[in-house]
Amino acid sequence: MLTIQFIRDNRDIILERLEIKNFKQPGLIDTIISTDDNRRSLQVKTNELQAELNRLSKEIGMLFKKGEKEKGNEVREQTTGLKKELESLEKELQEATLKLNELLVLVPNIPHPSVPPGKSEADNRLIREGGTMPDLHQGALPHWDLGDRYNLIDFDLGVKITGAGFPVYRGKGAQLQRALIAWFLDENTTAGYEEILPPLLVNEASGFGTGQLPDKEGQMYHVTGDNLYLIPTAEVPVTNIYRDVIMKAEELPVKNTAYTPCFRREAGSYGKDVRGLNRVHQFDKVEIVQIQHPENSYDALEEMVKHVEQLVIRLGLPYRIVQLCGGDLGFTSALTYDFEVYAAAQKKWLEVSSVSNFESYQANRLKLRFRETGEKRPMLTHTLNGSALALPRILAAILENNQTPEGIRVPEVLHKYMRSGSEIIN
RNA sequence: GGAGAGAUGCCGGAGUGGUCGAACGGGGCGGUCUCGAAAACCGUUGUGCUCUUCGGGGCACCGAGGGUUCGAAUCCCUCUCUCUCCGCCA
Repeated sequence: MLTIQFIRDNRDIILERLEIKNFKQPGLIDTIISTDDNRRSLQVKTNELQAELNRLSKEIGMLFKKGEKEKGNEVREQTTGLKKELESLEKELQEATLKLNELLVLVPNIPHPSVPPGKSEADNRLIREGGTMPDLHQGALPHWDLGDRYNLIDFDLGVKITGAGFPVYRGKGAQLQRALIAWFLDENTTAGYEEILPPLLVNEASGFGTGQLPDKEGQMYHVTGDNLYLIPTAEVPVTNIYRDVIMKAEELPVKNTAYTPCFRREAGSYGKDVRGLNRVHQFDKVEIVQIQHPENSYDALEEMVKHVEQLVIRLGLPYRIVQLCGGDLGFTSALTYDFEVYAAAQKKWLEVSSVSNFESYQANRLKLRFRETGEKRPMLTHTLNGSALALPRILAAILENNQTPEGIRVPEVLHKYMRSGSEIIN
């Protein structure tokens, strides 16, 4: 969330910038400011009263120590009225603070100046594209049929043991999956990211820290018995490592990568795009996360984009990078680049990575700060993350694009992770 | 799952009703000494909110939330977590 100080200092700019995100609620911003005004005046009154009460209490202590009981009791009587007053003030203050926080989380992050206006993905800006479109043979199949034919992915079995959207990978399909994970992790590590293997279940505080709670609660699987949530992305446990942390400036940047399965309920998203691996409830993803000095976060974003681009290129997939327009940009993001790869049999662009700079929006929620050497006050860091990469759609594109009448060619970079003889799936 | 112990600052650890934001030790930072370093010595060392004449002042925070009290790190209640032993278990 944005800091209250920032909102107070930049009311007009924020309103103007948020229009890009199609967010037009001047009323909300003004309510926030007046709520804060109220909170502040209550704070002052409460503090004054507390100071007075503290003073009297000390006096009572002294008087009793000196043996002046009567005088002590006299002063004690003065406190009763003050206490009552203080009690109601404290309650008001608490309510105002609570209300302020509820309102603050309703304000989205302000978009970067480069974000194009727009309502939907149709207005996203194409940054660049690469790779070559495959020329498929007659009778080429979409990946769900290929998965079936070569016994790689069994969707029906997943329905049997869990439900729709929980595919079972088997044989060379499972191997390919494992190869992709290993290769992504190795590449990310080579690029300087520390590998993390985090828990797949997180508590409420972590859900709140990265913004899934309270607003996107319905998107996560909730383990009610222990009040834990299955992670929708590794971003949640990994970023929460740094919740309530104050780092030294020289410890920045932090670069982490993590493979995890991801669990998403995807409530309400049924339709034509959900076929096969295009949208599932459980999938594997390798994530990259950076915690950066504010001055360097946009350089880091570019670096992350280049890194992800290399992965896609080396897998030999046709791809394009788009910058999300205001309307498509996530609530917490300032700038997001999406990577899409082309799945040639179903003739569709599939989103496989989303690389974002959250600036200090997420850090403020997390209370993730750093201190410049010699500085007294800690400052919020910037946080960034991206997929590098999400597996199912990559797998779908590989299967579809690399199919030949003789079988499916496994990209060369994955060969060393496959059992020998598995370079071609037939 | 059963029994017990505990949760204090960057770390260790004291503190069981009043001047305790917190002894002492370690670490960090600054300084003296030194060609430099070590040692020794001196100083300093949390976060948030808030007011400010920008010197500084006030308030809150000792796992979390309530309560008792003029006054709570300290007493009471609830919750969470950690550790030890037993049981179970990959």
